[in-house]
Amino acid sequence: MTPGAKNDFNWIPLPGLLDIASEALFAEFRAELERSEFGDIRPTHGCVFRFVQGEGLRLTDIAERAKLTKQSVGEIVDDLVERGYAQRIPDPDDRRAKLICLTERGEAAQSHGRKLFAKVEKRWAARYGAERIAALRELLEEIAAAEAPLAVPELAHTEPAAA
Amino acid sequence: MTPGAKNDFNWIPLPGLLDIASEALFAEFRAELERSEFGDIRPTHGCVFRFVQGEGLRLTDIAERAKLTKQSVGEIVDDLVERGYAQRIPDPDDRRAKLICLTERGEAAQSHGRKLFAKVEKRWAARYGAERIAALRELLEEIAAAEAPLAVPELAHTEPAAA
DNA sequence: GCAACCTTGTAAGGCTCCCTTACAACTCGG
DNA sequence: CCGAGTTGTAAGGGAGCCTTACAAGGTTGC
Repeated sequence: MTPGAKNDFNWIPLPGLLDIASEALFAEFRAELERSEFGDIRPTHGCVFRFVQGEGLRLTDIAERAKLTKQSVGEIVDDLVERGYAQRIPDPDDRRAKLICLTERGEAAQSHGRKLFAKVEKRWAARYGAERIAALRELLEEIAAAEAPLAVPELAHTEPAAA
Repeated sequence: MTPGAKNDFNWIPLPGLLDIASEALFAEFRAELERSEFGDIRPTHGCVFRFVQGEGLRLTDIAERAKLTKQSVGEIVDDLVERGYAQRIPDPDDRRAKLICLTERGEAAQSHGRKLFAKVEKRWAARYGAERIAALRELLEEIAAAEAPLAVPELAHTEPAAA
């Protein structure tokens, strides 16, 4: 193995490596989720569970943060409403809009999912080294803040409203 | 921000962070690839460019390493053949099988793609710290070897046949 | 040497997820 | 109150992948 061998066939592009890790990690998550009482939740539904919280969010906002069209998110929300995880509440401030928020069952699923993600991450910390996984997370959080700020709840406040 | 706040909404699951990084990185790659003379290559075609080399590979082998069905890979190869990037050569050892290998143009594209991936990775090394990106790669290579050995060329020698 | 069985690749059809185009209801600045 | 923009919906399509089914060629046991 010569040094700096970018043409070496054992060199795998970084996005490929990131995907392999993501898929392996996500597969562990999914396997456990499917065995739970929330087994009917599919990966697509994630865009709602990731961003919706408390009072609820408009379709437009979810779509923007998830980088999907409103129509796509609309279908996903329809599905989630049918399954009893989400609901649409008329926005009191704008009669066109509806606030999408979680039902009690939806919040239970969201909480369960987050705990599961944390659990799998801990498992990987034990497997590959707690410090290395911590450093991985730290770097990735920095990258996410720089490359996709809208996907980071903390940074998604486009409106300069104070309070 | 309380310590160990897994229920904090600013905590993003690790697979999500990995996906954000992968997509951002891959987007830079794609943007440059599309402007090149190989602009008609789509992400799906990657499963062929990633694994095919020299003498060629059977459809079955590509499918297994890419974790896709033979039919899916078959369609992708059809497309690549039409575009002049790949070709099917009858396997001399097995009249059922065909070895899928790259044309000259296909090899040029593969080489160009690999250089482009390396270039984008260097850009990120400058942006986020060369040592951190190196550590990231090291960890991810270890994870890939453990979680998806078939996707790692070096480890994909399933058959114990000696040289 | 041949029958039963296992590969290799192909064919046909379907599903999921997401997109584009088009629109009706509503809000808002002038 | 009227044009312009925004919010969500409807309808149709396409990319990418899967399942079922099969024909042609190999392999194994007896």
